[in-house]
Amino acid sequence: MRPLFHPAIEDVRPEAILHALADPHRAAIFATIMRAGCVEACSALSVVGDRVIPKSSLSNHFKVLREAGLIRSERHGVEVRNASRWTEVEGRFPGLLTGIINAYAAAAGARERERGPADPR
Amino acid sequence: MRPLFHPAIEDVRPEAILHALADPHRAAIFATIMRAGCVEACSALSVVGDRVIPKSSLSNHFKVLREAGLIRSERHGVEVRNASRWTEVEGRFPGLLTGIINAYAAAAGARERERGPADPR
DNA sequence: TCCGATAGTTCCGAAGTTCCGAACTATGGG
DNA sequence: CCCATAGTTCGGAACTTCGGAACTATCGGA
Repeated sequence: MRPLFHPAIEDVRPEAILHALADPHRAAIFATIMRAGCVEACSALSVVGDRVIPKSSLSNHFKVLREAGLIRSERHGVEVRNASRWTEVEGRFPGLLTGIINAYAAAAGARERERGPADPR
Repeated sequence: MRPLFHPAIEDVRPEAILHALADPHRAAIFATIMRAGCVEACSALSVVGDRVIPKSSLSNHFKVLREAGLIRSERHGVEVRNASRWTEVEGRFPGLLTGIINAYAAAAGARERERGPADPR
């Protein structure tokens, strides 16, 4: 299998990043990769929120994130490990990812607050 | 014609904003509305970059921006005036719009620099 | 070496979205 | 009342996304 394609940081385009993160599933996946010490196998993420994502869709989500320049994926034996390219992207587009991740967090917080603070999600 | 629909600021979802601004045309339109003292008629924007956008597409772009909560449009006689909802959105999702607009500006700057600094675009 | 299990990728059809020309609607002026 | 202007809606072609089934790569064990 050929090595997975990753754009150089100077070829990363804002519209690709916004498009990648405009999907809440992908945004959740990306947030998880970041939080999880920056390495995460694909299969560990097959449940996002309360929804099971089929393998083929997941694979595609990772491809979109990868080609947008947001993550770096490499094969380790039978599994693929994903690291976020946060610092690179932050260096090129300061404040972009922070703003996006915070926005999703704020929206999730607001949703939780209005449907009862005991919601375990 | 019924009044144009605008979401309340607390109903604005980050994915809608990202989706709206993931299109470089729409991002350019939004950036222009902001720079232009926050009011701009639709037709003033029929040329974005070096590309002429058909009326129907433009109308649709405005609708997407409006329903994402990014602009407020109101009829003034025969024309529609558009104001950016920057401060509202900034209050709800701090840093989001700034990060996005800066990212596009950075990308445009880089493109210009590499194809010759005399590029008038 | 061969086999089975595991982890992902590719393929492809159905469903959904976007684009844009043409027809339509609303408003103001003469 | 009619025309011009500014936008919206309609509809079909082109593109994108989703997800099941089939495929591929790698590891561990016999």
